[in-house]
Amino acid sequence: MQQKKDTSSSSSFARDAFAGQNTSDRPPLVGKEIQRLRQEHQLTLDELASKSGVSKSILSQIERDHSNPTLSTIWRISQALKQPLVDMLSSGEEKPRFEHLKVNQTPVVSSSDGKFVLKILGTLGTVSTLQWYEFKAEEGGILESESHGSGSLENLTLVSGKLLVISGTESRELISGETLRFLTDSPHRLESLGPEPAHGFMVNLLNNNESF
Amino acid sequence: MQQKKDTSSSSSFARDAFAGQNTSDRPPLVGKEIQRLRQEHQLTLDELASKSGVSKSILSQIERDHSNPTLSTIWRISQALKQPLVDMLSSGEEKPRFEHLKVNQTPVVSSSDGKFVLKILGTLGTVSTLQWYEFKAEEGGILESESHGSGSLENLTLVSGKLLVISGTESRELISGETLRFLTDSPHRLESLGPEPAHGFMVNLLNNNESF
DNA sequence: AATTTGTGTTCAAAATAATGAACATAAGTT
DNA sequence: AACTTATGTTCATTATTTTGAACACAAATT
Repeated sequence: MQQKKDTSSSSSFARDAFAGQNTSDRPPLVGKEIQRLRQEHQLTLDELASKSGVSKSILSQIERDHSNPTLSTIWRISQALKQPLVDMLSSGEEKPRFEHLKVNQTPVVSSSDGKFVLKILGTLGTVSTLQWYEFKAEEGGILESESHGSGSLENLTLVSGKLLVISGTESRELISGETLRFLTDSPHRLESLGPEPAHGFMVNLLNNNESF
Repeated sequence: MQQKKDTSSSSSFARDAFAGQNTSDRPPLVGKEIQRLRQEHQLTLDELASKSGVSKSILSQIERDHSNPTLSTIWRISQALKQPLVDMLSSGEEKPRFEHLKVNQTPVVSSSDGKFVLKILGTLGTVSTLQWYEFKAEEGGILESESHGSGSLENLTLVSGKLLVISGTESRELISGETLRFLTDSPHRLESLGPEPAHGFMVNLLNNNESF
């Protein structure tokens, strides 16, 4: 036992447990976020404790970042607060810098027969984190893309026409006016179905640290 | 003391620790994902242990879901594997692959006279950093906005029609097919000019917190 | 085949996260 | 003011994670 328990006050997890670590990169401090969510839900520590099954004492410590919660503990809290676990953590994580991103993950756009036309309207971030397009595709036009990296999102809005979207093993059919948001961490494919040309708008978020 | 420690073999976290819980909703089992990533990086347990600072024995147990890792432990592993912590966790979580918004589910905002209609297609960011829209405005339709905060950007693409954009003291006229990007750190206004209705897309980067 | 080397698993000990009860403090009531 | 109530913090104890060393096993080498 090389570390005596600090009995007079809290054990100061934030100071002690991570003291020897890279100061710039620490585990996300979820305390404030959890507290914010709890108060937003108008719950007391007691109430959250009974809802989540996590003892109120440890809740108190976690909120003050005096404890290093277990995965199951964070999970149970996130469940009680109806908050995706991932969101709770990412708020503590460094916010997405729109600047840094791996280069080699630039989406490969293959408009094979020219039936599918993609107009790049803009990009954001120096290495491109975000891109948006307008597309037009006559019947049978197909756009195939490689994975954009884990966590990448594609947001499609169809203004007119009919569009078949296949991502991984799943597929959806979009009709005029509908919006589809889907993960693009695997190869995916758009195909214009209807007799009238498909026309729409697409916003792509490429993989960075942003969670969803 | 309601649970005796199993000294002869592993403590079988997956069986014991969650046995009493809702079976349909469990904390994400990160084991397989971590193992996959480690092997993808061609690392042995020893190597990952030294890279991450997490002991190899606990790595072994975590990979087999025999332990309920601590936040700091998962964090250190994710750092060593250069994987956003969030991705590692969400892989275990089932996240909907598609989010399909039917026509009537797309939030719509319109000006008081109903001549300018804005369809909110999506938003991104915890505090709402990014939003994109489709808009349609008949002749004379006007959309007035307050400042979005210093450094905020608006990106307009006009598919059809004619649009007058006024931001601060400057103004521009957009015609079909053109794109305009401008700062929205002051009140601004869009006005549909042409006889034919203006139709286009808009991507807004809002500046909530820090500098940009 | 015997030895070494590499890799993952298990063991006993140590560190620490989680619990429930007791405590502190502030806000309302009588 | 004294008493209750509501809420969060601390304490002592228990349950678990984490660690480093020992172990098991397979693959490669001699």
